[in-house]
Amino acid sequence: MSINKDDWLSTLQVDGCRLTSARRAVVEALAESTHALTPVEVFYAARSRYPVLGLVSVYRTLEKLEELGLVQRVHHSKGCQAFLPAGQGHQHLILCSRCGKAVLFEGEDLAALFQTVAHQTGFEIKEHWLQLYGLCADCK
Amino acid sequence: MSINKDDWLSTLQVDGCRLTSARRAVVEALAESTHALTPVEVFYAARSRYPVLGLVSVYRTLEKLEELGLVQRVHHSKGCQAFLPAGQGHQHLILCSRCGKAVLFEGEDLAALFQTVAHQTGFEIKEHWLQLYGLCADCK
DNA sequence: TTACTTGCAAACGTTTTGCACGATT
DNA sequence: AATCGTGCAAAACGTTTGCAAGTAA
Repeated sequence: MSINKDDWLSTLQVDGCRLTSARRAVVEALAESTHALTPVEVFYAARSRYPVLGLVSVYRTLEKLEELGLVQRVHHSKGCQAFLPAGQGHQHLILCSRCGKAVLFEGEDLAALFQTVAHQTGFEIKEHWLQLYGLCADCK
Repeated sequence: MSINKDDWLSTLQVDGCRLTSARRAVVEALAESTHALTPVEVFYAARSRYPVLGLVSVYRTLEKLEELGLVQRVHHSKGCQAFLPAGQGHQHLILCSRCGKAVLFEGEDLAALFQTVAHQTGFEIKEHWLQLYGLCADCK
């Protein structure tokens, strides 16, 4: 379940990116986190490893990581600016409303639901997005 | 399925709000829309009815309408700033990726899924959020 | 050596706040 | 008449862009 930062770094490299201190710091901060982090939170976390880091590099690295499917956005009621390491394959998120801990779970087969909805609405369904909220084992 | 703007206005009134031209214009613009609208889009739509309207009133009215559960935020990959009339009871959204049309569908029973996930993750599930994307009947 | 990447500063778009005037009740 | 709500202007915020200097390959 844990993220291997070296995998991220080599994915970046394969994509033609150079491995810089700024990128390493951002990747490490994100890959270690069990909570969704906003750009500014990533900035502070990464800055403790690499104090010269600028916020702009955080934005640019996040953009690249999202493009490569290594991080995903987490949606909250008020905004969608937080990022989390993305899982492999089709996974969904469950978030603790109290401590913010995020856990991925395997994408269940929702095909039956989709078929019903497609029939009901006339839509051809392409994508779906499911997030659960609750209390984690430690918080309940 | 259509929204009755008078219901919205009386809900506002019951909540202690005054019925002003600004609020009427915002409510009408939103209640008529089949697409999710950003604050600025609401502003332009409502301004055609009430040209003196200020953008600030749109923000303040949206905030109140969201608080009263009359509108809901729509989440897209890049942000969550668009609003749509909220449905009654437990409903989910399906959005057309091409024209943006939004349709609500009845919340299916996802209890079985939740139980599996709860068991798997140790979470106590409180809320869930499901949005589908695809092509509507007209666009496909 | 070359091209990519960086941090800084400034620009930008969105959302919020302070305030005096105006409107609703 | 008493509040509540408004529009304006300005501030605050998060994010993006232009650029010269620095760094990885």
